[in-house]
Amino acid sequence: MKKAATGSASTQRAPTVCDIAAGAGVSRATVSLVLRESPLVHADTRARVQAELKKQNYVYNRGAANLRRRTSNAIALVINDLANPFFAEFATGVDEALGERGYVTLLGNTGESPQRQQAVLASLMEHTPAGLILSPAEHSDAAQLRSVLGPHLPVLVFNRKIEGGNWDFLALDNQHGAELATAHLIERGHRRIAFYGGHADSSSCRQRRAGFEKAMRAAGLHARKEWMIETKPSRIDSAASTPALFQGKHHPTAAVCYNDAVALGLMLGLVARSLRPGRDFALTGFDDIPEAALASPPLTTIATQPRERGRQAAELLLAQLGAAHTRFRQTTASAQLQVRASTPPPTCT
Amino acid sequence: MKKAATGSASTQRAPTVCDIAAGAGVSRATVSLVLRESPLVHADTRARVQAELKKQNYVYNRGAANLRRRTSNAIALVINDLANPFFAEFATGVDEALGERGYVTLLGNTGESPQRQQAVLASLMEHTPAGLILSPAEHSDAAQLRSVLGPHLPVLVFNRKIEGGNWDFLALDNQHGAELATAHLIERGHRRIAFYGGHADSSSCRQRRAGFEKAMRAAGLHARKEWMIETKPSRIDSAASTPALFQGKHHPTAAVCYNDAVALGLMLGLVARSLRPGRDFALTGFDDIPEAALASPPLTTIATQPRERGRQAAELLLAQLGAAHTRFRQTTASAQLQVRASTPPPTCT
DNA sequence: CTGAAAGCGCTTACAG
DNA sequence: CTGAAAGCGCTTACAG
Repeated sequence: MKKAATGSASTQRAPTVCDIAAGAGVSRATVSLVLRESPLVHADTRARVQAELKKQNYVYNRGAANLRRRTSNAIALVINDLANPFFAEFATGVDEALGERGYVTLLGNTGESPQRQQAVLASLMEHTPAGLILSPAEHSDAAQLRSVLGPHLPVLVFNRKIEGGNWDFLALDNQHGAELATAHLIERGHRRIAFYGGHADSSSCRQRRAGFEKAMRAAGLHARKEWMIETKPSRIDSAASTPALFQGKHHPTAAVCYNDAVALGLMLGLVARSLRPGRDFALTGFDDIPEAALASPPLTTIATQPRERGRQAAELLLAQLGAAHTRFRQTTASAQLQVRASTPPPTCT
Repeated sequence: MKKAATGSASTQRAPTVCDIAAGAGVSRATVSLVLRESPLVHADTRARVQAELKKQNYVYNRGAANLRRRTSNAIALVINDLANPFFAEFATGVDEALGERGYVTLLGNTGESPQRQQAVLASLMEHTPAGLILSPAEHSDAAQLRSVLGPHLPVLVFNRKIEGGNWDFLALDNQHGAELATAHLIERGHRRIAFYGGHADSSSCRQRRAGFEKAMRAAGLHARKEWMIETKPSRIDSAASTPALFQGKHHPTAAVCYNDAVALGLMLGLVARSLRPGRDFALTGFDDIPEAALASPPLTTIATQPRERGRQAAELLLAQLGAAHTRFRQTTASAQLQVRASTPPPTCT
């Protein structure tokens, strides 16, 4: 009695097309045709096979099928910071859209480390994904990526452009978003507007600054150097840096903030100076994180709809898969952004 | 010229063990042994093969290997609400720990829909995962789950017990956490303490209430019925429900809140009544979401460390895999919780 | 230490 | 409409 009784075969290992074929009295090929819903099989035969599938509780081995067919229904999704709610929403959207189209998501998280990114990608590549959606770690290197991804894998890069990479790319239209935010403040009568927060060497910050400057110019206003203020993109550093807005002789009356975290931090900093956000000093955010709507007063911000971006990324990648052999050009898509104004809109001084 | 030139074979399809064997002048078996780092291969041969692997840019097809070996290094991770930062952190921890151990994560998100959960699991099962980490959707049905998962798959259920399921289970020790929070308030001199927020019919709320009552009893205090207040577990509903705490003749001086969202909502509700949170009325949260530390005053809360929980879940599942044939009993693990007191601690009235 | 052969679970021409 | 046979890329006894 050293070994467990072999018992009925079904408890030992999963049934295969062979078992089904035997049970239904047909060949393996016929079972395969039934599984793939081929119209070539006689209705009676099909019914018999399907009954047998149910009876034996068959589960399709898609890996084996993919191997034989030289296809794959897995898409690798590699994220620089999954714990960040923005990317968590993005991943949710990707997985949702892929699932609807019959794909399965292979997840990897890099925590902003290019080395981990290489390792994660190498591991995922062994599973022959049909494509990759990559939200790259900072300082990703195009050559290294190409060496691990090979020249043929359909790739969609999200959010951060990779220098020297010529993969399809989806990004928030940072510049346009900042233009919208700036125009929103100008419409409300502000003339002395600062751009507040973020690291000027990050590409997203540069783009948002450019949008800000463009909207200012378009309104015949001047974007003053001393009102372009850098902070870490965090609530805490933003709050602490608030005095930088009020140093000179003239003060701005409003600020376009780099993102919501910065804007919420600035609100704290304003309160600490006994300024009422939205009344004594107007500001806008960027991202539309859930807390933006819950702040008091609610924060006017640029809605990026990360879940929709995820769906969009999935669609773009799948389109690329479909067009694999006819495609020669790189695509750059930009996401729809819109002002989500708090209700009532902040009153200006 | 209808077809692209066939060119060098390497641009057409990925090299296989065959190609490497041919290139290195050995058999496929030898290549396989080199890949699996067998000591049986002569050092010279190994070097030759490895050079060839590099030269042809070989990438291992783990799917094929898994098929032949009847193994799998994929773990399915199915989450009820990935967009929720708590679960995003959890997923991050799972993926991190699995990656370290050479596993790959197959992701699925159910959005709290049991139907989607069935569909997602069925799809993932076709990829023959070695195991499953499941944070179940509400109202998951054990029988349905068993039918899609089969009787043999190693499973770890996280967070919500499934009635009638006898899978391994990891949960926050809700009761203990609430005890800690309650004891914290009692230590600071409070006697009239409410339990505020959450739905009394959710198991986590029941458990937290039980912990609250236990700690009250242990201190010889009475948990009053009218101070067990239900709200939706959201900031907004919590804020709106604040008056319920101040209806009777006697008012509580403190509240153990169901979670951080509820606590932050209550803080807003208190401010609206001109009560200073932490000074005029003390409260605790549960979860330790990032905003807890940023509230003013910072919220004292119970740290659940979701990323650590993710790592723990991965470890528990992998242990189950290792012990697959010797295991007969169900495991229930509970996560470490601790009070993260705000500094300085809230002053009591 | 290496090679020839069989097989994991599936699919796909190719005959019939 | 169905069956026999080959093969996807890998591994593993089994000989030598």
